[in-house]
Amino acid sequence: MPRQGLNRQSIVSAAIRLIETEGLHRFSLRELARTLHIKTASLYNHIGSADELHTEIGYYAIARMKEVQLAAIQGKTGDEAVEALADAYYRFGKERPELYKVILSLPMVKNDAIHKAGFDIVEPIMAAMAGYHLTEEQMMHLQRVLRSIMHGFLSQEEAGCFRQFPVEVSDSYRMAVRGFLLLLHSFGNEAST
Amino acid sequence: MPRQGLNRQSIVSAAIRLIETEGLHRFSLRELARTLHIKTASLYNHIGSADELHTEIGYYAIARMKEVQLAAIQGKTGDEAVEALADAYYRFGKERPELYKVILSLPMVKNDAIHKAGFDIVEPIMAAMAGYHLTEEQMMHLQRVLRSIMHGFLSQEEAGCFRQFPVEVSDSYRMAVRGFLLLLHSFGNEAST
DNA sequence: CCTTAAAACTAACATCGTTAGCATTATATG
DNA sequence: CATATAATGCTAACGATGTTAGTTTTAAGG
Repeated sequence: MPRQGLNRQSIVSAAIRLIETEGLHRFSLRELARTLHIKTASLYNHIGSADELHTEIGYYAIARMKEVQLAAIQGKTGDEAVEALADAYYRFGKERPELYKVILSLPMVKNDAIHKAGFDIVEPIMAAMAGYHLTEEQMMHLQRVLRSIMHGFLSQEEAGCFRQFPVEVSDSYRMAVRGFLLLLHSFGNEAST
Repeated sequence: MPRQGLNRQSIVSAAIRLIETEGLHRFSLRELARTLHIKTASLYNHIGSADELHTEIGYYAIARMKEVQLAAIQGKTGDEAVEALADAYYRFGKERPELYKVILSLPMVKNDAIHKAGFDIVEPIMAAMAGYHLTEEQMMHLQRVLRSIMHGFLSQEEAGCFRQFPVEVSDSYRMAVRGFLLLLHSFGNEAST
């Protein structure tokens, strides 16, 4: 009741903090309101819906992801860049798992805005592949391939699918990335580093 | 009240039917009960919980998946087998998307039973790679790689991540599989078909 | 100071899964 | 065939979820 300086941004921030500490699965508007010493309904003065909040958090997550990836490939080209990118992607997923889950749970179809955010994920990948002289079309395909590998790997590991066998998970990942590099090299031009 | 011949199996079947027609996202015990002309609470005479039902449906889905994959690689070896497997995986995901989502949403960690079911996913993959003379350890890694590619691709496409660019999705998938084959070949021994 | 708009509140709703307790139906047993 | 018993259905209720409507309170501006 004493009224604090709440706004949309501070609520999004609080939500992110809550998700990263308590886990996405136990996040709810109730919990969020509780941490803000507010009743649940009061949240609706600042956000339109839980879905909208979710999307907003997704934007944040994608932005952080993009940041990390761009920093990773900074000054690198060719295989080195691709490996650094894949590494950064993996580390982000491991270091901020809950935030990564938010990205995964983002329905890319809905808004145009969210569709546009998808390009933020693509951009660093395209940049990493810039060294190889590929056609536009090849890059579009290859970007999908690399994303599939990285995302697929992380989400399966997260789901616990990789505990069946006692071999090092990071080795498997490196192998996956090596496969992608082989594919990249198979397109002729510029073998790189 | 007149009491029909309901049992655990028939309820699981009805749930699967409902999920495949209406979509997983709008499935609920209420809806399920409605289609069975029963009150929601009555379901608990046959199932332990919604989670248990979910798991049960997961078993079914994995079994169908395995079936399809084994049939696909039947009589094939080497690259041909791997390609057939990847193709079957993709088609299953497209033809029974809701059932595939059930597999994805299965928390592989929980039960031992569900952990065991994970091997049903691995088995056809191992079988497809049998032609290449790989060590046990290599197969464990490579199985993870292929699963990452297939699952990652399907789930990103499902999420709408691939609509950014106007290039054929199936071409991207074939390219991804080709990358995996290159990786496979890089382990020396037996180039196959 | 007093009006007004923003931000909090209370109360209610529908939906979700779930449990407890009661009624009924089918089945098996004497 | 009758009756005890277990299986299956029902109703009623809970707490949690997101959400809306209507009301009060706080802060800011004229």
